Amino acid sequence: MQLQTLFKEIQSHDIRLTKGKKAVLECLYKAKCGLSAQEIHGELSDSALDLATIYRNLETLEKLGFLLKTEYSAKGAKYALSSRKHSHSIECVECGQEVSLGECALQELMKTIQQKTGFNNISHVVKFSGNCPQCQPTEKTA
Amino acid sequence: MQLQTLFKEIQSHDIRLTKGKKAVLECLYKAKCGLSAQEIHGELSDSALDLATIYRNLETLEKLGFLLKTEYSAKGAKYALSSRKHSHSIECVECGQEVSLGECALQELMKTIQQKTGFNNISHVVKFSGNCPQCQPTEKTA
DNA sequence: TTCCTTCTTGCAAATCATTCGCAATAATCG
DNA sequence: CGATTATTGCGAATGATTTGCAAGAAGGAA
Repeated sequence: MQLQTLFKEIQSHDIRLTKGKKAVLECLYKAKCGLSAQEIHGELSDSALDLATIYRNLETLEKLGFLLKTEYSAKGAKYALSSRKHSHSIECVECGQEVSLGECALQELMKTIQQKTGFNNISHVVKFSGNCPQCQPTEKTA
Repeated sequence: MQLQTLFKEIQSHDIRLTKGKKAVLECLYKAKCGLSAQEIHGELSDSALDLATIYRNLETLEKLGFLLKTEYSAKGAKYALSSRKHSHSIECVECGQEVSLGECALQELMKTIQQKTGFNNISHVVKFSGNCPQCQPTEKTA
């Protein structure tokens, strides 16, 4: 989906299409993966959007369904455009490197949960972590 | 697994089996679901274990593999005994009620990730949320 | 058991992400 | 263009989690 299309859809709701929302959406649009509020703030160093404003916009856009909170990391919650396939990542507990896991593999599970619980508008936030190939502890054979 | 067995296993590592670790483990042993540091602190009101100590013990026990961080909630990260099947829950974004989803359905996915990425000792933290049956917004048919 | 060494604890202060209050600003609509 | 009301920036407040440090308790040695 094009950025302009997103902008138009937003205006059809009763909220204003502000510089702040445009900046946040544009930033996530360009991003290859989920971004945290801090990371977005960093990307936007030029437009100098206040961090609190970014948080507020993320919340608004998430409630309207334009964004998805995809995972927690050391740097906080990450968001991604919901109009796009998202992915999760796995982080090494030793060296901190993050590896993307490709397209989210939880869609089936989400449907099952919806059917079983009766909840709707279900979203999921997932965080995987472990030892990456370079940081695996030598087996202590007791 | 029995609590005493857990205690013995801990002593086989090079850490001390203290009142604090016993209390945290016992608390999680009795619990039916994951508990946050705050919740454990509440349960232990009698033994008056300091919150900082609980956090430190949770971290230690997690690193040793006795505990699993299972999910984030409004009250913070939740932990459960790793020697036991754990579950995740879904929380209503409106009323806040939490519903358990039963035994964790991510085991297969974990194996796949391990094979694909080469990471090991993988753990996952999952949070589902949505609108519970009582809090579903009426469809605004445009 | 007693002593020693080292891991743990309690307490208070420090972090960090995120949220809030409020006055100044800017979208949108007529 | 001018009024109305959502939005922003800024600073302060929260709340979970962490950290520094001195006092206290495990576990081993004597």
